[in-house]
Amino acid sequence: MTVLDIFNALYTCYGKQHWWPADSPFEVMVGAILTQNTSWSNVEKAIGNLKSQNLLDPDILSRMDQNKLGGYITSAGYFNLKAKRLINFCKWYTSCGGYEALNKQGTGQLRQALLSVNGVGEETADDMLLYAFARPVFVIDAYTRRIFSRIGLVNGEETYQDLRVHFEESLKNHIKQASEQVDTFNEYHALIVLHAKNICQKSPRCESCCISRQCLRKGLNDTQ
DNA sequence: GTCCAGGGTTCGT
DNA sequence: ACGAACCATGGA
Repeated sequence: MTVLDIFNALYTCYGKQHWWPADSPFEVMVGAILTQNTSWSNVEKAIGNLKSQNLLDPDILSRMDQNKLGGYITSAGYFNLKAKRLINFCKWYTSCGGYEALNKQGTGQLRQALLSVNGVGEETADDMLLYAFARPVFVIDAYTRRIFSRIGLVNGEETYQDLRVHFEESLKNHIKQASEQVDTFNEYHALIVLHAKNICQKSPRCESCCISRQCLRKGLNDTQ
């Protein structure tokens, strides 16, 4: 049972997920901040409000009043905090010269730059690197740590960076093309979130949150 | 009514 | 380096 086996099982079971649902890289980044510790359905309403008001633009958001912006994103929760983070992020984004300028940086350098922005932590930065900048970065979240420690592929005590590098290296051994790495990391994180959602919502405290369930037997039989 | 969601920061120890 | 409180809405 390897990291690649699990991916193949999940992909066979659920199919392609087409993440990140957004019309532009900038929309991905806004969504990454808004979805912090928040369900995506609540974020969609907030982004819909911004779009309908033609506010989904870095120059506009960077100059918006915090309370006014909070009124458009209440559904995403933590609206005071997230309004501040969005404005702060957009000020940084525009001052850096926007997407084209940022995309000229190497992945490691761009990660450090994103992490330096208040309100952008490790997972949010990697969401942006993978889904907005198409860099071969594996996003780690609480689901990944929980599911894979139950399988026994990790012990669960690793730091975020240790886990990210471990998943990236295990998959890069089998996938040489950078563009295919991006595609695989893209689908893998989406599949983990989907699978955890399917299992955890039916089971208190996620006690049965393990990958080997009947919904995956078909995929696992193909790869074992 | 309780629990959790596609986390991060700040402030203790 | 690690833990805990804080942020706040909406669906199950």
